[in-house]
Amino acid sequence: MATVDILQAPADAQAAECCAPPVRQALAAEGAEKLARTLKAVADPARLRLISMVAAHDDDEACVCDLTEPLGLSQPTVSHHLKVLVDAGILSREKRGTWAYYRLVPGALDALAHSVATV
Amino acid sequence: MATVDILQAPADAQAAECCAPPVRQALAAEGAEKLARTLKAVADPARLRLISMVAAHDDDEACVCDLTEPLGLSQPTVSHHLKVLVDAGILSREKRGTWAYYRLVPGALDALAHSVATV
DNA sequence: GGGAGGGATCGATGAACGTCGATCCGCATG
DNA sequence: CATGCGGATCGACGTTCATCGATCCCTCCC
Repeated sequence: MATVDILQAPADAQAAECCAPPVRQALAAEGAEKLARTLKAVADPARLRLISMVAAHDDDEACVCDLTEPLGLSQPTVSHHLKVLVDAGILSREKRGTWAYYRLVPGALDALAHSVATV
Repeated sequence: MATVDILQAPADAQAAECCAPPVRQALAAEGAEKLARTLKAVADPARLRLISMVAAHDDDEACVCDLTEPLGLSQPTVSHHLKVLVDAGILSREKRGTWAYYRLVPGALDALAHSVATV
């Protein structure tokens, strides 16, 4: 399930307005847990490279067969990493015929980056 | 050792110019490893809350005694998390007399967020 | 100098994670 | 219908990590 949507409102206190709450509010335990879950999904060399390779691919989508060999990892491992990224809401999966195509969820990385910058 | 400085040049290819390389370059293995190391340091609920609490504290600095109790973790654990963040270049430590004060490294989180957004 | 308190380090323990081989599922083609 | 191939799932194994209690170091103050 996509967890990125939550990232745009890390602290409940500042969910109403856009920016600049009067006093910096410490991150609540619940928000920290959710943000950490998404960051953990990205905090892996193989998964970072997968994200990058999908983004750099033509038409912004790639199938597993394109990703296995340049990564130097086995097909089950790549499939596992992709599943983690999909569950985190970073990538989306679409199966067309024999192949499964992965692409970046628009805005997901930007939302995550914004959450990191405003922790 | 601070690893944040590297984050501003995730892919060696685009280190020379500022923005918009002609074709999106896939993240190299080495860059992915470094970025993942820094992200791993941040991808923990306790450490995210520590960062937030330090940032929200008066004068942007806090000593361990201020952080242990609201976090609900033991003093050695908090000390360990702070060390991880210092080693990652997110926080800086300064010992003044009896107490040790931690503060955010200026721009560290922004650099990390930028690296996430441009993977 | 001796006691007290803030913090860092050490060693152990249990849980989470990355990786793989083997297997299973689904779709396309002869 | 049988075969082949892309991909997901399963089970296992070794490593990493978060956490703690115990201990040690350092600074302050009596």
